[in-house]
Amino acid sequence: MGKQATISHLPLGSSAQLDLRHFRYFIAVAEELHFGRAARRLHMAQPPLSQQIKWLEEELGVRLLDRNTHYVRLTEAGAVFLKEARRVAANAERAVRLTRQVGEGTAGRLVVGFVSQFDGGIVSMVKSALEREYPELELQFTPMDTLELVEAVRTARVRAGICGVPMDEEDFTIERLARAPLVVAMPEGHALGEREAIRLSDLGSVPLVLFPRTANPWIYGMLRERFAAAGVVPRVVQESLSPFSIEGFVAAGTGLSILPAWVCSHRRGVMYRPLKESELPVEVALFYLRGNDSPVLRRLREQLMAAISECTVRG
Amino acid sequence: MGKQATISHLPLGSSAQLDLRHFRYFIAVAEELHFGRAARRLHMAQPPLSQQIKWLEEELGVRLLDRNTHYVRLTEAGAVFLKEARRVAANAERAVRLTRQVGEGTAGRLVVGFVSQFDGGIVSMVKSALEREYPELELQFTPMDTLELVEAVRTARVRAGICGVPMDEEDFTIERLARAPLVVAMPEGHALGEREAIRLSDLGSVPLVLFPRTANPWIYGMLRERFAAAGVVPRVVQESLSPFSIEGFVAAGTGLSILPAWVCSHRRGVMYRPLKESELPVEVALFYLRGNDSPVLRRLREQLMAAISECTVRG
DNA sequence: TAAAAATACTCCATAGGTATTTTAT
DNA sequence: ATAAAATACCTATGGAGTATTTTTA
Repeated sequence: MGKQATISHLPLGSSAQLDLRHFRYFIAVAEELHFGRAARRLHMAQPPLSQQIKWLEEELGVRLLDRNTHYVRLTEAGAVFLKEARRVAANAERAVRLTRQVGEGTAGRLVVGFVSQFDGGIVSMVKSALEREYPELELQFTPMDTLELVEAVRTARVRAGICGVPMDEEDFTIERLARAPLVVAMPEGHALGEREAIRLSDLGSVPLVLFPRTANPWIYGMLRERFAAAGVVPRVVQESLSPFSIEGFVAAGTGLSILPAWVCSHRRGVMYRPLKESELPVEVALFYLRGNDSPVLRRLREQLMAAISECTVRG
Repeated sequence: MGKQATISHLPLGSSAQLDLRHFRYFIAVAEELHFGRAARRLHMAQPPLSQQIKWLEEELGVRLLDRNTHYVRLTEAGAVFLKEARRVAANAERAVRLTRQVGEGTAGRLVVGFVSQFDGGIVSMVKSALEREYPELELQFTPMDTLELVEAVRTARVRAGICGVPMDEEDFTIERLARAPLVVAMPEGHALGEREAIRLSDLGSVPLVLFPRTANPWIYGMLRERFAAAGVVPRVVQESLSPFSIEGFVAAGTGLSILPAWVCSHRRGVMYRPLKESELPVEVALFYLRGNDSPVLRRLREQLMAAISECTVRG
């Protein structure tokens, strides 16, 4: 009953194993219907080919080829085996191709969350560009709001998220995609338009239309801190989650707003001035659970950055 | 430029080829997530398994397993390769199984012609019995009349045919399935019913209801010859292709008939007496082009004979 | 430090080579 | 008679073995 220390050369029944080689060889012979030509096509000599086919027939217990010196024909079983062998060979190739593609991020499925309010169309652009170039790639972008997104990434409901940082999360990998200056939006003809750039301290008594805390708590918090540092209590008269809606309020004279440059629509009736506090970074990032990196993610990140720089150049 | 006389040892780039072995090994490791256990499951030592996996990863150019001494995990590419590898392995097994089954006649597709007028249900019985037992087997029985059937077998429109013999065809293989005596059908109470058996010479002046020549030219011809040999000119008053219809005429008193025993319905109003000329063989056979034999055909023949003897015993 | 994967090396089974024989039209 | 598959025999690649080292949680 003692456990055998080593395995050591057990004499197996039929020794050799069926291998892809046998499928490849059989396909060649069945297609050429000539051992010599098939051997040439396989870059090998005829005798070992004959032997392998013979071995295959013995292994299957079925004659696959009806042959003599003057013809080679498929038997019924041979025809079936040819069909199946082609399937096996094709599947094997597909396995290799797909796996390599996943390795270089051009195949696979990826679910990413994004905050659709702040997306100006880049997400759809990236999705269609990638899926057009790599048909084996499937991207799913799920719209969510910022806090929901962070939770979804943490619980792996989505593999990654795209939203504004700074983010104070411990176990996320955060890959910065773009940095945008904050600008002050004001109705055309507003007095502050005279200045080249605006300071937070200039906004002390001005009515403001801002994103609510939930839109992005970190940016919200950072802005509040900077207001406090400038010795100003901001007067928020209206909140809205939608940049477009906010610009509506600005144009209507409800108040001024502070927006990341990339969401500005440049609509009539609104003008923009840079915010002097240029050290206020508002960045967009791709983030995911530490260790959850993958070639597909890297491919997505590249494409996102390319698309963003494209927009920046054109815009 | 001269053609190389021998192939001889060209040093290939990456020497070894991808083989089913690699798929099998990877599946084992991916399922166990432990090289040692996987090796045990594969009845081999751990080091060569590690080597083969390493070779596979190098061949694919992708890391499939994220591993160290304390864990083994699938990478994204590894998960994809596992799925594909399982498909390949399953297809390979299926190829072997299906081919073996074709070899023993329990898989494949077979188109057979039969003369439905003379089929008492045996064909459907055999079809359903075989297809129930062997799900990979597909039988198609095509109804045709006798001459059409012979032509269809000759031109390979169908692989085989079932009909009555003798048949004077040169290049058919003809496998007798059953022999049935000819019986004389007469209306109940007919004078000839007094006799134990009927001679053709008894039928000289009797009105007859017979199959037309087209139903089966060989049996028709043989019967004519025997009538002639008996010095009788048969008086055919009605012809019909359907045994059931013929028995209708017999019951109605139109005439007597000569039928193979197996098509007798034993309906009320008709009685049967054996034909004395017992050396008149009417046989049913399976026939096909010489050389077109196959395990499936043999399986069909066995099943047909079993079904026929079953019917004979019960009837 | 202990368990597991990786490395180092050895060996023989077998795929594949060449030369030759058999076979079927 | 000839072309092609089968057989005989040989070689050497590489898959799989054992022993050992490296690694990391």
